[in-house]
This record gives sequence, structure tokens and C-alpha cells, in this order.
Amino acid sequence: MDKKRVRMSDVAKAAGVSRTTASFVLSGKDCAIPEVTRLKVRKIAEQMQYRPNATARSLVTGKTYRLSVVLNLPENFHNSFSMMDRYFTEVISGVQTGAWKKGYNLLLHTIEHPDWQHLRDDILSGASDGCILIARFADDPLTTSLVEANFPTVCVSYRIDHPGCCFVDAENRQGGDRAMEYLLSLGHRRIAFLYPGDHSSWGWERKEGVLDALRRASLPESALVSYSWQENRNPESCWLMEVREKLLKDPNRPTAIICCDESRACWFTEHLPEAGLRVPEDISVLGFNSTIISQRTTPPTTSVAQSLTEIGNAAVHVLDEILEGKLSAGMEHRFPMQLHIRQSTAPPSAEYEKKGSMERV
Amino acid sequence: MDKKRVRMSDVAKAAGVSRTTASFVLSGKDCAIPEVTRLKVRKIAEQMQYRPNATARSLVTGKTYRLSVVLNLPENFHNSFSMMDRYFTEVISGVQTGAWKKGYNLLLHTIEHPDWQHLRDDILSGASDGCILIARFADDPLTTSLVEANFPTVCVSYRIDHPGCCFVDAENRQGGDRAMEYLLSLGHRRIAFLYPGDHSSWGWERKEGVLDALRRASLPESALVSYSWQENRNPESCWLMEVREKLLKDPNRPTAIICCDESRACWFTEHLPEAGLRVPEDISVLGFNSTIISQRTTPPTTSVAQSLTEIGNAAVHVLDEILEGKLSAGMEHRFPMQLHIRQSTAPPSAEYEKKGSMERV
DNA sequence: CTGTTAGCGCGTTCAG
DNA sequence: CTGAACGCGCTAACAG
Repeated sequence: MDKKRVRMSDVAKAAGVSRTTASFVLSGKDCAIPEVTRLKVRKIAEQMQYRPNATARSLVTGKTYRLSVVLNLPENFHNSFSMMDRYFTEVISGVQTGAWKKGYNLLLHTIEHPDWQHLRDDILSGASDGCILIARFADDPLTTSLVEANFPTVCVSYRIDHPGCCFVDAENRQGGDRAMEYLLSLGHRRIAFLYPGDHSSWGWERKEGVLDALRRASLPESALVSYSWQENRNPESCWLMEVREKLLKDPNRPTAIICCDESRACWFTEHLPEAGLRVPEDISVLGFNSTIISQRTTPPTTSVAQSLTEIGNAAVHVLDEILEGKLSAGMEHRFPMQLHIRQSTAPPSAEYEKKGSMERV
Repeated sequence: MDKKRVRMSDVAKAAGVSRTTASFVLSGKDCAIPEVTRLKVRKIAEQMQYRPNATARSLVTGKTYRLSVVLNLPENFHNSFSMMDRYFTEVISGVQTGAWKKGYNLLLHTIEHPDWQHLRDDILSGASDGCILIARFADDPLTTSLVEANFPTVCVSYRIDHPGCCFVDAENRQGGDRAMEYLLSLGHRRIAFLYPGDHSSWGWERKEGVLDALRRASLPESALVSYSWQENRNPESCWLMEVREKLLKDPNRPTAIICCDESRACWFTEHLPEAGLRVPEDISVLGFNSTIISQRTTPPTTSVAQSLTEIGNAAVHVLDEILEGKLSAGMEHRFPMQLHIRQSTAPPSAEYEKKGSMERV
């Protein structure tokens, strides 16, 4: 079997010095130890293939140089890993870069079902110095419990209503506003708004932005038809198809859709035509995130972009500052959103426009 | 600041029992401790918000229930994180599922440049029980050094030439064979083969498979024109464009391309037409992996699929068995590959076919 | 069935 | 500058 790992005391003995000395030179402290001894100890350590034991070191220093990362669960439990979603891929990419720059590794907690108490215990076990939670919800008990336990925590793309909550997110309100402003400028006057529901801070914020633009244009809130996928517990496709059915049967059909989720938006871009609604001739589709997914639909989907890698990166920086004690709790970082106009949006067709105006009277 | 965490001894004291007793009931051992004391200790622990310290526990048990994961580096260093590649996304997804089933968390080592010695020390620091290396190369010094250090290690999608090397991969040779067989059956007689080079086990294996099919059809090896991107150190696009140039200028131009990398294959599907080569009319393109990336090019790209999630999942199982001592080193797991025929491949056009036959005489 | 004791490997203080 | 000594929080012998 494995011979025992060589310990620091082994190195010290072999080098003919005390363990203290060995400890000092091997942890690279700037204490006053003669250059000769330093070199000798290092050389012996190298020869003996000495590797410091991270666990023992963590036990005494209280630092692990690891950051916990928790993704949310996909809403349909078909797929076990939200990382399949391009959103997570990009955020994690930014987190990875930030972690590297600050000298952390990432501890990816594996979860398959919403057993948040177990997950909380795992996070609080001391295996990491802090925690980055990604795309969870405003009513998430896990987040609340971590923040209340005073565990260094940063939320990405959402926040909870607690004074100690630190988070990094996009300017969702501004993004929603921009999306709506654009559709209004094209002439749309009846617009469907598809979002997760008000338990999601980004869903809620984007909705507020959309309403801002509506009010600024002096249009009634009834111009917006909201659909929430919050309560939906059926497989994904069902909700999408139900919404499509409702759109088709609506006598006063919206001429545009704003959909807060990228993959759902893309589904509409590609699957409304099957049901007889051409995109963008009969109906415009506007989504969010604007990753490669939106770029590659037919036609490409207009989308409100956020810099996901930048957000992930910032999350690590904020967490690092908390850990360094440079930051008080309750910080908020926001990044702007930007509209990427593609071919899934166009002015409403004359026919629908006319019909719309008549009914508005 | 933070009050000290409550320790097991605090719980024991509060419950009026010894630390041993507390330890036994809190680690859920099946020893004979009266139900009353168990309940009492548990209740006190709950009230005091006791969380076992994973570091201390690991120090004494020698187990962390963490698995190290190391991705390779993207070959162009523009993008810091290979996880942006769909290949990694899917493999990690499988790894995550497997890890969850076996009760492990994942330790994602952050690396930005090829400082493999530092990375090796990090992996050998005892912060994890074993290691999964993904899509590295046959000559990778990191892999060699870990295997030789006898650290529990599983390679995914590659292997090194060492008796102790455990790996999980697809049947690359069979996949290459199948791809070539298919193109030959369409009538292609001159085919370009784009691969990383022979330092990559999958590149080499797929090439062997391609040659198998060629030999079986009694065709000369000269029917295959190989291009390797191994030596290429320029930005990605340059290599792609250079190959495209060479294809264009080839008087005896191949009528089909087999490209071992999915995103490169997709680039050809979409960017050969710009240069005047229609796909598939003038030239067929066949790639690998067959993820959503291949499905969504215009036209969709024919591709040899492998079940990446299954491979990732298997990697964890193999590693777990090694850790449980159920498995000797040097295991190999292979998964079959399957051809997904799409619209980027077709019989060679009559003109090229004729020209090809004349020149073959 | 419970308490006592000895480490796990390392960081750090405090006399020599 | 070094060695002895203590403690991080917990597990697991070994006695009582």
C-alpha cells in the first residue's frame, strides 16, 4: 500500500533542524533564518517529495483557500445539472477566473434535489472560506440561513431581503426598460411578458423596468400580459406549449413577447412558426442574456445582454474583500445591460397593428 | 466579530456526557448507546447549532469526500476556461451526477497557465481523496506525475502510456472507422483528416480507425490528407483559415473533411461556403461529439457522438472503486460511438467525382 | 455503556 | 536562532 506521506517533522529531522525551523522556511515566512539553512531545508524537502498537508494547515489557520459554489436546480428535474445551461457556464467561467486571480480553488457542492438543510450543513462544515450562490430565489431558505449564520456569502443574479445580503447582479430594471422601450419604438402596443414570477428578484426587477417604459410612454399597464412559470411543475415543454396555445387563441393577441429566460425565448423564436405565427412578421420575440444560444436561432433572437463572466468575476472579488475584512456586509454590485438587436424583432404587421388600434379605442 | 463556532465538546458538556459519547451519536455510529442519550445529545446539538468541523474530521480520518477535477487548458489562451466548451460542460455534468450519487463534492482546481508543478502540489495537498483529469494529452507531465505518485487518478477522454493509468473514454477507433466507412459508402475517395496530432490519444485512435476503414476498402492511405493543429500556436482562426486556403488551392481537392474537434468542424460547415465551397454539394463535413453545437449549424453537421455525461459519470464510479480498494490500477472503460447523420454530408458532386476518378487512374 | 487518553500534521508562542 | 509545548476539533483505541 501507500507508504505514509512524509511529514514536516520528517523533513526537519532529515535536515537536522527543528520542526519550527522547517515550518518557518517551508511556509515561506520572512523571519530571520540563515540563507544556508533555508536552502538546505528546501532541498531536503524537495528530495523527500514533501507536500504540506492542506487539511492540517487549515485546521490551525482556519483558512482553506476554497470557495463554495452552489448552483440552483434546473426547474425541470430532467437534467441533473444546471451547468448545462449556458448562463451557468458563463458565470462559472468568470468565477473561475476570479478565483484563480485571488488564489482560491472552487468547491462545487453536488446536489440533486432540494435538500437545502443538508446542503447548508455541508457549506457550514468549514470546508470552504465562503460561498457563492448562483441564480437562486428571493425566498430561498438556504440563502437566508447562510446569511443569518453570518457565513461569508455572495449571491449572484438574485438577492434576498436581508440587510446582510451581498449580491452581484445586472441592472435588471434598466434592462427591462430598454427592452420595452425598443419594442414600443417599433410600434408594438400589446406585449406578452414571460417571467419566473415575483419570487425571483430578476424577474420582478425586469418587470418593473418594463412597466417604467410603459408608463413613460403613457400607456396603460394592461398593454402588458404577464405569464409566470413559477407555479408550473410540469415538464418544460408543457408550459411553453400552453403559453403558445394561449397566444394563438387570444383574440387580442400580443404582437411581441419579452421572455426573461434565454432558452425559453429561443424556443419561441423557433417554435411559434410551427403554430402559424411567423417570427418576426406576425410576432416579435425578445429574450435575455444574448449568449451564443440567442445568436444561433433561426432567425437570431434579439436579446438583452449582461456580462455574465464579469458578474462571476466580481462575485469572487466581493467575497474576497469580505474575507479580508475590507468590506461590510450588505454590498451590492450592479452591471449594466445592453440590448442586442437581431432578426426576431420587427414592427408589428399592419394588420395586427390596425386590429390592435381598433380594440384599444 | 464571529463568536467561536460551537465544538463537539461544548455540546457534550451541555448535554452532560463525554466527548466520546457525543462523537458516537453525532457521527451516527451504530454503537450501543441508549436511545435517550442519543436523542438528548442530538437535541442539544440542534439547539446549539452545532456543525461538525469537516477539516478536523478529515485530518483524523484521512478522508475528505472531495474529488479534484482538472480541466485542460484551451489551446488558445484567449478564453481562460475550457468549460465554455460544450464538451466540458457535458462531461462535468456527468461527473457532478456521479459525485452526488457517491457522496462526493467536487474540488475544481483553478489554473490559468500551464504551471503544472504548482497544480500537482495543490492536488497532492490532501484537499481531496482523488482526482479526475479531463481531456489532457498523452504526454502530459501532470498526469504522469500523479500516477507515479500513486495518487488515485482517473483520466477522461485520454490516457497516458503507464501501467497504472486508469481511464474512461469512447471507442475512438471504432468511431473513426464508422465515420470513414460512411464517407466511403457515399462515394468519397479523397478525404481530409483534421486532428490534434499524435500526442493526443483520441486523435491518434480516431486516425487509426479511419485508416482501418480505408484498408478494409482496399484504398491507399494516400486517400487521406492529414492536417494537425498540434504545432499551431496562432490564434484559432488562423489555423482554420490556413486549412481552408490549402483546401481551396489543392488541385486534387478532398471532397470531404473529417474533423476531430466539434467546434472546428462546425466552423468549416459554416465558413467553407464563404470561400466558395458549398456544404455539402462541393464538400462534405463530418465532426465529432454531436452536441447541440453540431445540431445547430447551417446546415446541421454530421457528427460521431459519444455519451459525454455517461463518461463523466463512469469516471467517478471508477475513481470511487479505486478509493474503496475494489479496483486495481490500470482499469479502462470504453463507451461506444455512434454516427449521427445530418445535412453536412452528401455524395461527392459528379464533377469532383469524375475528376477524382481520372486522377486515381 | 461511558470517560480518559492519545494522536492526526501543522502553526505559533516562549524560553533558552 | 532553536527546541519544547500547546492547541486547532475531532476520531478511536483502551480502560473503567
